[in-house]
Amino acid sequence: MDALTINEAAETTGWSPRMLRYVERVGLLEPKRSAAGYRLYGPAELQRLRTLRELLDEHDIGLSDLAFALRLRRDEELRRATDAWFEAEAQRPAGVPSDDWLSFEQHKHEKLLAALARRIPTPTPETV
Amino acid sequence: MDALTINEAAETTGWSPRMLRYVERVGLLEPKRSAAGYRLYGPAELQRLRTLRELLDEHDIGLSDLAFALRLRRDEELRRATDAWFEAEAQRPAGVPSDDWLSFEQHKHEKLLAALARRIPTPTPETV
DNA sequence: CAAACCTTGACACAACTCTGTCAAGGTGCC
DNA sequence: GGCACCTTGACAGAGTTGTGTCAAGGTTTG
Repeated sequence: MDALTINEAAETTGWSPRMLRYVERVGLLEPKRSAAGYRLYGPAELQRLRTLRELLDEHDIGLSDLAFALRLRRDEELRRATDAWFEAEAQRPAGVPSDDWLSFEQHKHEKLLAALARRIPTPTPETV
Repeated sequence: MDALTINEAAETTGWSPRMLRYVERVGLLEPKRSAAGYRLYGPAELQRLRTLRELLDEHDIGLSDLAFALRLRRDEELRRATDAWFEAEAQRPAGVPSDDWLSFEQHKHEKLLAALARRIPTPTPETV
């Protein structure tokens, strides 16, 4: 059974046991548990933990940033709202009079929603 | 000319002048400047500021979260790296032996890159 | 059964986020 | 020219993130 307990996993990934629990707490990586509740890290989790460290170090980002990115992929409405906000860059077309601003925005939202609807609902890549 | 100075903008958007400067500092909204360096908020900026407050309040997120979302859309490499990490959910297909894990990952990266290349490089929605 | 693990919970502390306020100095306008 | 505004910079304080350490108690196994 190739699954390590938290201290062993810490050893081979460079994270501290404390941080492995923290990474789990912020929702980024939740290992399986033994019957008694021990955390069990498989090869996939170990690889992911190493990659995670690289990701954080190379781009100078924090766990909270990744946690937000996770929220973005999980919460459809949040993603729509933030996308809409960024899309509404302050480059309102010169020809559009101020009064039409709102309807202009509305139109943009419609386009965004249409684009979202076109996406595959959920890939669910079943274990082959 | 419909452009407000920082205190006026604060008045009509509900942000404090201090926070308007902070929002600018984290890169989320940079108003134009007068010749003397005064911040000038146009109608578009004012609307964006109100929408920003809504966005933060309704989803209980912070400016730093939005700042990271901005990094994600600006920094192609960062987006690729985070997407790749999330894509590599710990559901490694059972059939793949451990030794092939790395090449499996590599393959996934290739697919991701191909998907990215297929995208429109930059929408650049020219002023109609 | 005792040693060496594991669990959760808590205290602690540096660094950062968010927000206010105040100081020193430039700008606009009557 | 003076008052009301703007600028940047700094100090400050509450709250969050990231991290260590320690305590009280369950698990595994020689």
